[in-house]
Amino acid sequence: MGAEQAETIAPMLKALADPVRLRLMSMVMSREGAEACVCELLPAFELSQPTISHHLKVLHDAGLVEREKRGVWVYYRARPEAIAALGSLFDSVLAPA
Amino acid sequence: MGAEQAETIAPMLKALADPVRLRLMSMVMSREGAEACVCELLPAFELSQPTISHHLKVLHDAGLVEREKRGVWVYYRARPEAIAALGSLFDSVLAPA
DNA sequence: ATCGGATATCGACATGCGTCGATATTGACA
DNA sequence: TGTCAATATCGACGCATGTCGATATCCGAT
Repeated sequence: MGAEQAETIAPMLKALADPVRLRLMSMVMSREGAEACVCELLPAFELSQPTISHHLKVLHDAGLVEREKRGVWVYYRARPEAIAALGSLFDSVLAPA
Repeated sequence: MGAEQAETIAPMLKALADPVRLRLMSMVMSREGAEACVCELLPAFELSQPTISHHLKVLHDAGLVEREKRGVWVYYRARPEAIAALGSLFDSVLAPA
C-alpha cells in the first residue's frame, strides 16, 4: 500500500476508531435503509447531546455518513462508497498473503 | 454491536488509524510468512528510528503484531487472530443490512 | 573485554481529541 | 408572532498522540 493511499484511508479509520462512533455507525447501519434519526441515537448513550452531535460530525467529515434534514429531525445515512472503500482496504492490506 | 464489543475493537482500529502504522502493517503482511525485520521497515520512511519503534509498539500493544528477537534483529509478525477479529467487525457492523 | 550496530526507552514538545455547559439556529405549531 | 423542541456551534478543559534527540540495552564479532 502506497503512502498516499495510507493518507487517504487513515482518516476514515480514525473516525471509526472510537467506541462511541463505532456504536453510532453500527446503529445507523442496522436501521431500515441504513439511516437513523439523531433522536433515536441519543438515548443509547449516557453522553450529552453536543457530544453526540460532535461525533456525528466527525463521521460526516470523514465521509462515512451523510446528513438529511427532514422537518425538525436530522437523519444520518451510511455512505455505501465509504463502506466499500474500507472493505477493499481489508482485502488488499489485511488479507493473508 | 454492544458497548463492550465497541470498547474492545476500537483500540485495534485506533492502532491502525495512522498512515505510518497502516503502511507498517501492510508491509509486514505482504512479506513471506507475514513477518518483517525492523531493519527492512525503517528505510521505507523518512522518520527517525525511535518514531518507527514507537509505532511498532503501538501495533504490538493493540495485539496486531507479535515480536520475535533473532540475534540482533527483531521481527514483527501479524497476529492472524487479530486480523480475523477485524474482519468479523466488518462483517457484523459494516456489512449492508 | 571491548566495540559497533540494531532496537527500545525516556523526556519533552506541539498538536489533536473527547467531553462538557452555554448558546445559537432551525423549524413546527399555536 | 412567539414559544418550544431538535440539533449544531462555540469555548474551554484535561488527556492522549506523533515526533524528535539523547540515551540505554542487547548481542554478535573482533
